[in-house]
Amino acid sequence: MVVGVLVQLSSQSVDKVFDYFVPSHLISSIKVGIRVLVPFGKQTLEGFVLQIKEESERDLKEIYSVLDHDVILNPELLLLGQEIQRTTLSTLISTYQVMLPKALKAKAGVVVPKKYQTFYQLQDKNYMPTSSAQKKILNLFSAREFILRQELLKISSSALTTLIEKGILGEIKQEDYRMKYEIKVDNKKILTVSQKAVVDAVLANTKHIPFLLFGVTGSGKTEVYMQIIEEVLNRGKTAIILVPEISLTPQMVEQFSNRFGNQIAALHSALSDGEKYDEWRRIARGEANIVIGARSAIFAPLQNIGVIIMDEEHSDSYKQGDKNPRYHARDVAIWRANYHRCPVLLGSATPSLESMARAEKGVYELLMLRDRVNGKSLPSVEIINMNQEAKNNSSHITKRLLTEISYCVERGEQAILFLNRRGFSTFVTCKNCSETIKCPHCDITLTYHKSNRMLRCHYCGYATPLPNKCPHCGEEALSDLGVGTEKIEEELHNLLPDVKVLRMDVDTTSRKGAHKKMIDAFRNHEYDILLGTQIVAKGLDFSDVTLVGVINADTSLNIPDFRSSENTYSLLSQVAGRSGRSSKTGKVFIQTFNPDHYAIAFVKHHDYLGFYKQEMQIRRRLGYPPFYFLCYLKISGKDADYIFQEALKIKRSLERNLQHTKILGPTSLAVFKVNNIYRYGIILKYKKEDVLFDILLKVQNHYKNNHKLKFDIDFNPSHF
DNA sequence: AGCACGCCGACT
DNA sequence: GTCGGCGTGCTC
Repeated sequence: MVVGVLVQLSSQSVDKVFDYFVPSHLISSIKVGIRVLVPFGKQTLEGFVLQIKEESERDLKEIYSVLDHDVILNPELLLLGQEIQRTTLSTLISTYQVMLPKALKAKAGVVVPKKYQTFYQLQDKNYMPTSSAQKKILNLFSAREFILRQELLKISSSALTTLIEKGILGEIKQEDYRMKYEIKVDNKKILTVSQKAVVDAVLANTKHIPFLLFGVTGSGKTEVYMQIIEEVLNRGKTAIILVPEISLTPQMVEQFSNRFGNQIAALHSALSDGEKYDEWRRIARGEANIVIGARSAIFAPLQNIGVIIMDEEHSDSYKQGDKNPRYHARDVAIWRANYHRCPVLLGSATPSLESMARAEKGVYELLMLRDRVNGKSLPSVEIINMNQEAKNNSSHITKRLLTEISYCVERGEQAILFLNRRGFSTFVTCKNCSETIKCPHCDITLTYHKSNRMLRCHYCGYATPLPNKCPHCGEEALSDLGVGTEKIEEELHNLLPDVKVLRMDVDTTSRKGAHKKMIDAFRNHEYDILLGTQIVAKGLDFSDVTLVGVINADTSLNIPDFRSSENTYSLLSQVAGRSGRSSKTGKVFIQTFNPDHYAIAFVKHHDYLGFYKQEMQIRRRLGYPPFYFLCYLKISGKDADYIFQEALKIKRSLERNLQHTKILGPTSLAVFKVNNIYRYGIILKYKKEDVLFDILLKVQNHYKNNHKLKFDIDFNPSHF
């Protein structure tokens, strides 16, 4: 017997199938999709069995051993890996590695020792107990098949020993999955008419195309998800639900756990490698029917999937951009749904422009939830113009916002204050007119490079020295922006000494369980104000919060990225949605230096569609997605001159071979030098370019054995 | 990724 | 004359 093995080395040059003989004593253990240990040159490597053949003409080495009893990569995942390789031009091995928990990857070190627990199972159902203790023990088995040893010991250890010796009870060593999801009292909610319509449409899935659920904040999307999943389980199928960052949405996991208990498997980043592996095993064995997790949970080895749900579908965390394979979980979701012939539901209060455009074209089916479940209208939004305020007030909190906060607290209600940290002080603003300096070619905010006091465009490479005065108004005070939560907390303390502020950010929530504790404390009114960054923007649901204040709406607007308006609109809408979620009406205050910017103005009226239309016009005019595709090429290495010369060669070669593509760059990255590695980027813009993949494959192939240069390809990058 | 092989410069 | 730099190519 001969097997084709893909070795676990993430290098372009060995990303192919190598053949090995299987020694006769291992033949019975070989299956496609398991891992084996093989000799490879002088090294010993782990690899995946991809093929089984009868024989080979070549003289082959033998595999050393078989590492798995059960299949690790099932036929679906094997096929999916090939698809991802084809569409992202990454190595095949990287696609398989991204699907698996770390504990199954080579070089993860020793596989985490696992805890076992001993269970017993009734072997002889006709046995008549000879003592009352035995009877008690056997009675337990009428309700359940497996009983934990400790439980039986409590009744009588001697009776247990007798039953085991007689062969009445059989021992089962079972992996201890730390049964931590308990079904709690869960009040399943009655759906509104529009929620019911969404559930029915998804379950019917008549058109077999992805659904885009556009539902305002507070419209009860989670309940819709849960009832769809409930019905999918009734039909004997399984479900995946993806959330952007599971640590930011602990309430979602809690709700699922309360309703579905041990049927769920949660894959969070807070789990240890061993715990992640446990969860993965439960899924693979069919012991969990619902998988909830972030991006990579889309690869959960579930069988018979009945629905795939992607919450907050606009989130850029669904795109892996930093390493191969640079895949988008949305594409994988659609592929898997197609494979299982099941519906995909993409949900958001602020859908990505790409998705809404697809819905408009009929590529996705649009479903809407226009109203909040509490029957209240969305909170009123007031824009506070910081330009007028800043002159006579050095504080970061305007008088207007301060007054409203104190009213709110006096009424015994609570407030959330949001500090926007995205794009922290990499751009330059005028203190007088608050304009940022933009690239004359790209309409993108220039990035400030402290080292040489230059302003540089990420996209086209345009560079200019930092001007002495503002090009718009002539003012000489140009500054970078930036405040931290500590500073705001201090200001609040000085201005409102009696008000209790809970600061929540990466520093204060890093300890395990700290996050949940803080949320509980705030819910119990131990604090009046919750102050934080991204972490307070999403998913939180507090019934007594009636005020949301955004300290600085502008920072995310000034990020040098064509998506900065979209991200800002989305972020502000999300934050605003934290207010007035129960019976009390909510208010939102947004402090900004750009009160007239459309991304902010449309938030005021909760007008997503208005924002969408305007942003689409801009994207069309500037040639950005969804009108054009982008592809980002990264060329990196230690020798800056060499890297740049090669980057130029690549550009020229692309220019010769691509007829319908705009090529920008090469330009040095914002962080040009990292660990002494220099990096250049080339951006491709195209609508249709049939030869693109072939040409890029040729470039990739040309450099695959080059140890001085790394060539990375990122299709549809989420940012540069 | 490692490792060997091979071709050049600069030393006990 | 050898030692060692790293560029190139291979691993079933």
